[in-house]
Amino acid sequence: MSTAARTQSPAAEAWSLLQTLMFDVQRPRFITLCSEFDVTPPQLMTLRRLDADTPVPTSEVARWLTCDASNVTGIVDRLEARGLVERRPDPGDRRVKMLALTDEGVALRDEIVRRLAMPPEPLAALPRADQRALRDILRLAVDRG
Amino acid sequence: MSTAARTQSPAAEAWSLLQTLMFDVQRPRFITLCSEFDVTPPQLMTLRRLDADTPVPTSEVARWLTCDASNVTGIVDRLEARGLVERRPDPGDRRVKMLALTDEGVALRDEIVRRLAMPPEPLAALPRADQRALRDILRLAVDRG
DNA sequence: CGAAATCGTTGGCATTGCGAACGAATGAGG
DNA sequence: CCTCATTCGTTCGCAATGCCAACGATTTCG
Repeated sequence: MSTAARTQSPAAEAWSLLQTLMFDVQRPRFITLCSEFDVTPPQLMTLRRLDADTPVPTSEVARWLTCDASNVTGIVDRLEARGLVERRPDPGDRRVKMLALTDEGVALRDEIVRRLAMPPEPLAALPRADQRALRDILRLAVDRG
Repeated sequence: MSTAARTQSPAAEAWSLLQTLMFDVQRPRFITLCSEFDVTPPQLMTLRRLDADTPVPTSEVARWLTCDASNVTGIVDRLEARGLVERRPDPGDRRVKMLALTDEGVALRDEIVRRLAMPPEPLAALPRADQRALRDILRLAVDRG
């Protein structure tokens, strides 16, 4: 625990711990998961949020990835080449390409999401009451943002 | 405990919320912070953990980044070219290069760590009691891992 | 109708990812 | 001591992302 975090608000301390959990614990799991499914991190982030029924424009995926739209072109190219994603025209605007998962893409996404949802050991090892408290507080925080 | 039972636990729900918080809230902040300090994500992850007083071997940084040691060469090359990091010989093993921050590196790291420690809005907006509860539970989890 | 703005793509260039191979150095077994 | 395998950091080649500038195709605004 750093001196800075200890002297600031409890939220700052909690945030520092959260970063430790994500950087030092979750990151190795995430990288391993990517190579297991033979996808790169941005490809996994894209698959994770895409769906078959509600296509989204390319620009929206660029916002998800916090990157330039030009990057999305190559990422989607490779997912499309693997038959996981397809580009559809937007009836309302012929400049726009709408992105959606194929059936195969949905199957892979479901498997990835299932694996991502498995809590890491430090969380799973918490007492049941703490798990519930953690869930309730995080739900409160996420619902506000 | 079976996989099915674990994925229905409060820990699994908390974990899903945690991922939402990190993927949707922290990631844009992290990317923005990198470009603000003119460093790449792996460069920032390296600076964040390095120190001036306790040099670490290159292989240890590779473990931090969950990547091959060959990647660290280029990353440290660029940090060294900016005067933030220096390679020192290991008295005990002449194959090993020990990595440590320069004074300038310490200054930049401190600034980065200070910015990283600022809690995002969803956490800062929580009631004080919830902030403390969150901090205590996370501390318990991290201390076990 | 014409000009400005938007969307996705392409190109060039830098950085990071991996795997294979390499010199230098260390360690183990004879 | 003297091999010989192992380890450490580096280099190389290649794929994949990252940014930026520019571009055709389209849409929107004046």
